[in-house]
Amino acid sequence: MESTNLIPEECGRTLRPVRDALDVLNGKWKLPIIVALTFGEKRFGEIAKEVHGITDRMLSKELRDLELNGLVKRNLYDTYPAKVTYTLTAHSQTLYEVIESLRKWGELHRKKMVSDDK
Amino acid sequence: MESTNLIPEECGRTLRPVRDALDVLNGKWKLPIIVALTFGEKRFGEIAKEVHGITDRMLSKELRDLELNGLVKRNLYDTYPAKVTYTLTAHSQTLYEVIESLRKWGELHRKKMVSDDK
DNA sequence: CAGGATCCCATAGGATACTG
DNA sequence: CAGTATCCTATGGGATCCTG
Repeated sequence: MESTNLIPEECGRTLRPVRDALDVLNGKWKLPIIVALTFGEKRFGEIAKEVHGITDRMLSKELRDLELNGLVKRNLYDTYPAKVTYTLTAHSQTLYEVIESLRKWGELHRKKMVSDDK
Repeated sequence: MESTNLIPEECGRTLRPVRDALDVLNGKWKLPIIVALTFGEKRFGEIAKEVHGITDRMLSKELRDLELNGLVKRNLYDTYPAKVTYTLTAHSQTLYEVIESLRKWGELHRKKMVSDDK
C-alpha cells in the first residue's frame, strides 16, 4: 500500500499503461470469457454455459474481438461434424496476475458490501 | 502461469468475484481516477488535468459513483473560498494490486502491439 | 473553481429468429 | 452445434452552457 512514496510525475507513467490495458479489456464480458478459457480449451457452447448471462451475439462478437487483439485463438477441427474450440494465446496468459488480483479484490469487495449493508 | 492445475469446478468460483469486481470498476474512467488519487489528495480540477480527456460531466458523475461505492471520499474544507478535495478510502487502497497488475500488463501489451505492427 | 443541467450521439448489450 | 442477422434499449460518454 506504499503509494505515497511515488513522486507526482509518475502519475502519468502509471496512467498511460493502465488506460492501454483498459482499452483492450474493457466491457462486461472480455475478462470473464478469458477466465473461462483459463480453465482449458472450450467450445462456443461451453463458454456460453460458464459465463452466465452472455448472449450468443455478445459471445460471438467478443470472441472475434479478442481474436483480433491476439488474446484468443480459434481452432477449427476438420472433423465431421466440424468442431470449433477456443483457447488462450501465450499473450493472454500473461493476464493471469490481472485476473488473480481482480478475483481477490472482488471477494474482498463483496465481503465489505455485505457487512456495510448490516 | 500455473492455471492448468485448477479444477473445472473452480471456474465459477473465479468468475463470480471477477465479475463482482468488474461491476464496480468497469468503464473508461473509474480506475484512471483512482490511479490519479493514488498519488495523493487532489482537487476536482487537478484530477481533470491528470486524467487526460475526461470531461467535467464524466468526472463529476464518476466521482459521485465512486463515493457511493465507498472508493472515494469527498472532503469539503470550510474555508473561503470553499475548497473541495478527493481522497482514496481505505477500501480503494486495496485496489493497489489490481492497478499494478494492469499497469504491468498494459506496458507488456503495448510492447507486443508495437512489435506486431512491424 | 467545482460541478449541475441539458442535449445529443455512439456503442454496449439484450431478445429473438434464423442458417450451415 | 456454432454462430449470423435484425431490431431494440440502455448507458456511456461528449459538447456546451450555466451557477453558487
